[in-house]
Amino acid sequence: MCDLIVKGDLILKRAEFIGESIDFLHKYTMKSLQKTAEEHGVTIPQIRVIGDVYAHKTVSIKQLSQNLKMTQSTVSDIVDRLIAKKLLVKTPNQKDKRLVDISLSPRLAEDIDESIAELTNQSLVAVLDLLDPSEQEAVEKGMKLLVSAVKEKMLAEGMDNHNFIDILYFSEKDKRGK
Amino acid sequence: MCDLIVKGDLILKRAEFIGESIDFLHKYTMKSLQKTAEEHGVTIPQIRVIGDVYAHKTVSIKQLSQNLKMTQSTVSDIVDRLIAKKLLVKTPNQKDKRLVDISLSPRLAEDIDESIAELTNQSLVAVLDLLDPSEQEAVEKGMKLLVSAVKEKMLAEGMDNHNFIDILYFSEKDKRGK
DNA sequence: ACACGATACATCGTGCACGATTTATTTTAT
DNA sequence: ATAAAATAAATCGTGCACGATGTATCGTGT
Repeated sequence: MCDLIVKGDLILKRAEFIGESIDFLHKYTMKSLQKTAEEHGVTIPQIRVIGDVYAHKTVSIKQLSQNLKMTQSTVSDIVDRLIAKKLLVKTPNQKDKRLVDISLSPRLAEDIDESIAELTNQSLVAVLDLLDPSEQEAVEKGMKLLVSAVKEKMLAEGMDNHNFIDILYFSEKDKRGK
Repeated sequence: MCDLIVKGDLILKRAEFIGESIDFLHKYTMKSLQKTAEEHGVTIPQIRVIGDVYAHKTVSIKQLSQNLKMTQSTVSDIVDRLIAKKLLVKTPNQKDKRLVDISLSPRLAEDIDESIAELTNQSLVAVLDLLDPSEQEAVEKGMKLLVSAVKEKMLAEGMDNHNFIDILYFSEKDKRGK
């Protein structure tokens, strides 16, 4: 009402902006990848799964869910659809019959295009290219700060972070003991 | 393999890190809000809708979809569920019979808790509080850079941004002319 | 007055995403 | 060796999210 603004208000505005930004960036990356993906007749999550199977040659549902940070049920669903599309095959593991070995279908293993496996952040590369190095560093620095603050809070409030928080720990140069 | 790293590789690493960060932050904000939300027996998108209805007293589906950056069908679904929960009511607009007036149900309008409408980025405020002002600024700066780069790219490739890109234009101090 | 395009909303189909539960198998503790 | 705990997948139910399509209603142009 008057132009005396409390300190809390600034933080609130910042939080709002950052919240919207996260949402915006998330939607953008999804939408952007989606176009590339659907040229191949698949979706983004499907490409991510394929990429991980490709990288590991053979994986279990559990491993996929850890690598891609999705629940097992989600992964299970996606894998099913990819099998229906004849892009993946599922064979029971001999060592441990609870496990299931997921691998590329012979057909896909041939013309894997190499690109399909790694186009995951194709669009973000192009975006970063629009910024000069110092700006890119500013972006990265901001992200790191925010992410580490979020992780701190998650730990503080004991947020169940089973296979969730452990993602970005490598990005820092220092990876000294937990 | 050797430690001579091409420039492109750095950008690629950055893109990967930023991509994962966006995903991480998105999941975190979702998860974090969800806890607060489900204490009230609703979901995050539902709270967002309620918040917007509360703020505008009466809105159409179209308006909601613009404010919340969701498609009309998504909003329509959510509103339906909220009506089923007796939290919203729907009355046909008299001026224009194509429109539908969405408003809070009398019951909800009473104990609207005031908090429920504005807890949207509650958790991010707490996160920012863990950073000192200069760090917060760094985060904000990084976000702004990234967001504006993304917007630039979207415009460049004529990405259909009907009610999608216009979001974060206000965050800057300059808001001159539409 | 009437046809035509635009608009607002609802509906349908698909896929993602998660939690909860179930089933089969392995591991462990006794 | 057997019961009990633990683990890996699958399955079910719910909700979000979107595009495509259908259905009224409104506005215009002629």
